[in-house]
Amino acid sequence: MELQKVDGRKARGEKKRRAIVEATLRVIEREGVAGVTHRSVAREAGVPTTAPTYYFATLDDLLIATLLWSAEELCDDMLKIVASGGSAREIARSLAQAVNENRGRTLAEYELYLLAGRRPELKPAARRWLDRAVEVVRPADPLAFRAFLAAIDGLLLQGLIADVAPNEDELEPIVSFLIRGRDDFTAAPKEE
Amino acid sequence: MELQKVDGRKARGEKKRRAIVEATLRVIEREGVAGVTHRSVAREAGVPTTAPTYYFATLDDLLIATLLWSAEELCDDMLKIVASGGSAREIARSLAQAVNENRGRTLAEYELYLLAGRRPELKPAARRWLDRAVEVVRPADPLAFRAFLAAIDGLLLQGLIADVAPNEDELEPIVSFLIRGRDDFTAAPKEE
DNA sequence: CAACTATCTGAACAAGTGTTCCACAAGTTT
DNA sequence: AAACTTGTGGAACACTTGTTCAGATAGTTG
Repeated sequence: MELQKVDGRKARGEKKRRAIVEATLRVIEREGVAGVTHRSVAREAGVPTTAPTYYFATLDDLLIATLLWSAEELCDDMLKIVASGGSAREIARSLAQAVNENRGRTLAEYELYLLAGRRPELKPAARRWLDRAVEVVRPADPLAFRAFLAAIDGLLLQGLIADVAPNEDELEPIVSFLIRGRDDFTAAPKEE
Repeated sequence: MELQKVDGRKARGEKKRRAIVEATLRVIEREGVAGVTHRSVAREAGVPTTAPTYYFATLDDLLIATLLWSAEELCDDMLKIVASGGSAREIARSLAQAVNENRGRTLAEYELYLLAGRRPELKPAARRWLDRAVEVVRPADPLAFRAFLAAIDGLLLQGLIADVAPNEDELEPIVSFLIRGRDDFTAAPKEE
């Protein structure tokens, strides 16, 4: 146990650091990347104005750290959609949830996409869920699967700009159509 | 011709107004919505700093005017993709162009999408091309067509965050897969 | 040419920004 | 307890932002 003695200061610091990142994500969900400033984040996190600067060299670092971190969660969410039990119903339900209850988070994800379009360093994080989906599902027909993944992004995106976000029942038949011939790519599923 | 006498001043004004909007779009393509300021737009358009404020009450108005205007062009681009001759090859070529040569413009479109997600007033403009596509193609199987449209958005978006943007040859088989059973929705095409 | 009007613009301002700096508090080690 | 490291936060800075405004300019009309 001698080596495991942790510095209480660093422990608290790391905790605060995480709190700041989480606050940043909340700001992004609520107001978009544009709303992220040292002050808005500090206010959201309940810390002094200079705290974010202390933990992150620059505002950009904070933004990138937040998006990289959120990408992990988003990856999980997306995999849950892609491999959620498998039935069209369940996939449709997950999609409906993403554009309704989790609207803010879904918007945040596409903020990440867009930023990745302009900042190469974010690209791997943005497309992580795509790579992981292929790894997990191991589709026999990669083409069909890529089309399916593309359609998911499209459905979410279009769901966000609809007058009223689509619900489970509206999405189900479309998903159903997309995974007709589902055996093509779920022939060799694989848990890891 | 008496009534048609135009005020030369107003004419020039309207021209300048358009020039400012076009400059704004260029800024968005290059740096994203975040890069749009009165000053950056003015610099791009080669007009004094206060010109944009003169023509648009607020910066937000300028941004919205630009996105609404660009939506028209984007709508045309998208329709060209959806109804480009019809072969998978041609659709794939249009898609490849969008994520390569026209990368900036495509990014701008998704900036519009994202902003529309947070500003209801932009929603109609953002999904205009979807509505128009349905009008023009008049698909017999709307479900299949909606899936196809969703996949297009997904392919473009994912093309933007790829390490190297996909080319025509990579996209063609995916598109091909998507429009197998194409007769389903192109049964009753319609020029307008 | 003079009166008028619409268009234009440079200077200026208040507000908000990222970031620096420094004194100090808290925790750890010797 | 003394020396140290790490975390903390308020004040202040240089800078950019959106917007205002008074006056200049240019086009139209009598």
